[in-house]
Amino acid sequence: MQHFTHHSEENYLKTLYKLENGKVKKVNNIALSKALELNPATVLEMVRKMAERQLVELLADKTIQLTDKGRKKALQIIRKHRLWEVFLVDKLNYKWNEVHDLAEQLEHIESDDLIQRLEAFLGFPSVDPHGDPIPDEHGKLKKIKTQPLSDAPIKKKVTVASLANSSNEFLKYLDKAGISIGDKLEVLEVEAFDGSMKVLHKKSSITLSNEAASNILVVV
Amino acid sequence: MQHFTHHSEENYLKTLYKLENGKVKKVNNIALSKALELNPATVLEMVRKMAERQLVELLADKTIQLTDKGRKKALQIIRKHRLWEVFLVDKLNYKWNEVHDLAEQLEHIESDDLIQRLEAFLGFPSVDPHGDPIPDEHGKLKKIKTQPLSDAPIKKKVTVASLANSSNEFLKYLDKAGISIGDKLEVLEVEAFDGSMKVLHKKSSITLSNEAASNILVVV
DNA sequence: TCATAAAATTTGGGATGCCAAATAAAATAA
DNA sequence: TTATTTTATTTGGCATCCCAAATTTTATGA
Ligand SMILES: [Mn+2]
Ligand SMILES: [Mn+2]
Ligand SMILES: [Mn+2]
Ligand SMILES: [Mn+2]
Repeated sequence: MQHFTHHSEENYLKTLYKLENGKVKKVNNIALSKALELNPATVLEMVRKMAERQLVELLADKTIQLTDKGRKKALQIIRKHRLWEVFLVDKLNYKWNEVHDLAEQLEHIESDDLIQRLEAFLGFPSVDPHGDPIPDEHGKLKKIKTQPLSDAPIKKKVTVASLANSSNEFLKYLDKAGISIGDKLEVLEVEAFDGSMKVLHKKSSITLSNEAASNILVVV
Repeated sequence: MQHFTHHSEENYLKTLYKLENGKVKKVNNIALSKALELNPATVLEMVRKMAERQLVELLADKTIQLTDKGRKKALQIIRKHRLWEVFLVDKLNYKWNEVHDLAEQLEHIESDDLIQRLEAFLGFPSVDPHGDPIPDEHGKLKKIKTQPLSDAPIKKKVTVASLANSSNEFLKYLDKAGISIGDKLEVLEVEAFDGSMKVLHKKSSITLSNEAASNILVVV
């Protein structure tokens, strides 16, 4: 009856992947500890075990780096996480800001077959409810070239593709503003003073702070 | 990032519930150990912890008994297990003999809200794919009065309601025979020698051993 | 360079769950 | 009633993850 082994390891892999593909390329023990909200001693111990299992490498300069094997595993977890998020939103009518914690649990269910069937049941979605791409069964991930709305050309129709920040607060903020993935926007005017902008959205003009606009990723 | 605490405890509760409501009412350490496929030392240790948590009682004669609190928890796990089984069969097209191990994992996902939504999504099923009733959110379980097909009246139309044995072997056997939950049967003739019987099923006569017939539970 | 701050590492524990082997107690059979 | 078997319990360990509190190493800035 016992399974769920190395459950924790999966969280390390996923977090490491996200850090490596985020702003900082070099991930040290402190950064990983903070991201995982765990004690550095704990993380160091685990990273060493994962190095033995060939999932990460500990470089000479103390950088913790995913191996190909580790990256592949990380992408499988991310795939599962995002597919479950689609399930929760599309089938169980959760809102996009409510699904993260549940997906954190569901992503650890062990079965490749289950996830293939789930993917088919959901109609092979290409992105999750937050606009993040879903890796295929081989871990291949198609990256969409997006730019922050704050950098978008003026008077050009753009489409909301994903978010630079998926915090609960920001998701709720966007909900209140009525903005969701796939929406069309058009920057009407940028305020030189604070970078805030007037944007055309569903035929009405709304004002977004620079902070908000820089976290909305769009494709032209 | 959760750690599925007391994940194991849930398996103990469920197994204990099933034993208490099975053939033997008195469950001792050996019986529970065998059912869980764990070492008796392990089980004794855990049972003591669960007694501290008021989930079980250790009677003077060494019987291990669920408390009301423990039974309630057990029924919640069973509810989750069975709802996930319905999901797997109805939505992901699994066969009834393929879902058990997956449900063993899914039943531990922690969220009351999720399970309420799943139940609604599935259309409030009353039984799981094996004909076993699904407890309601309060743990109430409506028992269906069934009898083994081997005890059914002759020449009377009966309906397959559930199974006394849900082993993979038996499920596959029934699949081959084309028998599933909800099917109508009629005992045509019982062989006095070995208790085997000729049964009318979907307009054709089939022969079932006494062993098979006694594991098929029907309602008249 | 030298003091200080930050990061890495070591050490000693803790909780949850699990096992094997030894022993004690109870039940059963001869 | 004894001998044998079964069941219960104790003991010492192991694996996985986690923490706090040193201590050591490394980086940084004055
Ligand atoms: Mn998420
Ligand atoms: Mn997401
Ligand atoms: Mn089952
Ligand atoms: Mn079932």
